[in-house]
Amino acid sequence: MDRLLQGVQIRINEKLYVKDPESSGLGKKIIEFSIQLINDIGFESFTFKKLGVQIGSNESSIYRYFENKHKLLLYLTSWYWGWMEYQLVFATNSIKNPKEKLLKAIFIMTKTTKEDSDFSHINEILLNNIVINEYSKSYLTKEVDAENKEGFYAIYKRLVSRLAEMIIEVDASYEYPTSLASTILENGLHQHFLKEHFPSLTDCTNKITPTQYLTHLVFNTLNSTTDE
Amino acid sequence: MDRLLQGVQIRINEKLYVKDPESSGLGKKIIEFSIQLINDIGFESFTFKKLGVQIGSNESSIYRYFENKHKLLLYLTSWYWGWMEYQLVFATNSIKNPKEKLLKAIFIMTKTTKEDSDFSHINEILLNNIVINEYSKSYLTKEVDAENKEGFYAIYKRLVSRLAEMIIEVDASYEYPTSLASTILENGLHQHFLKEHFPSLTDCTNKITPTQYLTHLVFNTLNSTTDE
DNA sequence: TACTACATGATAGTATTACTATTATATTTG
DNA sequence: CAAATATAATAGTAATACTATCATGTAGTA
Repeated sequence: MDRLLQGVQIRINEKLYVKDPESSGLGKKIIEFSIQLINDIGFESFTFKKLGVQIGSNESSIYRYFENKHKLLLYLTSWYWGWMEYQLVFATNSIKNPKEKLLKAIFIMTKTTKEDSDFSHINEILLNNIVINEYSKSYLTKEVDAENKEGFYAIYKRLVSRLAEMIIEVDASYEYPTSLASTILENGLHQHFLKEHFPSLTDCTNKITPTQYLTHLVFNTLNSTTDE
Repeated sequence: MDRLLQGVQIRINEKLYVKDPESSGLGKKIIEFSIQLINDIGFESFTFKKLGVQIGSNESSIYRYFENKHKLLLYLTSWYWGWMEYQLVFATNSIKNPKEKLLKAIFIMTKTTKEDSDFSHINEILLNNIVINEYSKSYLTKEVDAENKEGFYAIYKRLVSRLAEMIIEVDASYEYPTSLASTILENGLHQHFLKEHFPSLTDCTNKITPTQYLTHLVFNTLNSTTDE
């Protein structure tokens, strides 16, 4: 990625914030330190008061940027998926061969984030961790349908749809391209979680990555001759 | 299942409760109505106070059974997985053919619960819903490693391991049996959730079940000739 | 019948959370 | 420099997630 992203900004649904955090120093600080704090203590224990202490700012000031911590989580995870989408499009755009393209896509969507460079105030490694540990909580709520209507999950949905298209390019006869796409994204996160906390529930280790598992799964499923 | 389960009791880790809810009328009421209430208002909004109102009992009495609502959720989901394990073992025990056995196992683990009959005070249909919507929250916490050590996820882990063994029986050369087993369980729940709230993210509908999708996925992956 | 054990209920109290509202003080901009 | 705007400080509220204490009811025993 390097310096390529200069000038690139990830566009987030405006209803997720009261005031755009990208528009001020305090806003950027809120993003930067909320990532650190959520990563440190977990989303349940995270409060705006604690965040205020961390950044030497008042709780009430944070409320001027985000209505509540749920919206902040949606903001952060939307940003993450937007960043993923950018990487996906950028890296696969020039690839003509459908299999190669899908292979690359799976790699990008399921790899561990190792570098933190592109956006000064966002630590992508920590954010990747947050998505693994907290993303489900953003939609496993009673408000999910209303929030879905507001477009809060739009980026993620676009990502799944892009992936599904690539799957179809490889095998137009495959009956479950969308489910498979959502499985890649969701189970990718899950295998990373298992690797960390339930090693007995996964074959993924430091040597065997979720990427390898899911790549194998996808390519053995597509264009397969077996029918059962 | 019918009357077969009479006398069968699902054994739950004793550290999950202060006093065994199966040991008294109030305890059973707590289980029965907590399932209803969590299903109605969601785990976040659920409190012991509200539950107390529902069952005409005092908040403090509920605390004599469960330390907090997190432990109660672990109790309920452990019960669910124990019940699944019972069904799995019962239904697959007599099947000799490995493929047939795995087929049956996937069916049992990923189907929608439609009947509520076996345990008078536990509504299995609602509990299935709770597991779909809330199970992740029971392990996506900062305490997961400590609680895992306490054995709070033992039943689920045993289930995954049973499934993995069945996968190996079908294809001993397959490299990711445990990951695939955990994918069946976890993504099974997820596809049910998507079907309900994000139909554009899945191919599953009222006609096409998560069972069909996952069965297809598993059997096309195992004993596949492709290698990529 | 009376005694005791134990389960449950009622009440009170605490620290924290998740805010809202108001007022004061900086800082930026025209 | 004044006005507008951003941020900080303070206070307050209802709800949450408990803990502690004491009262009451009930079931079994002597």
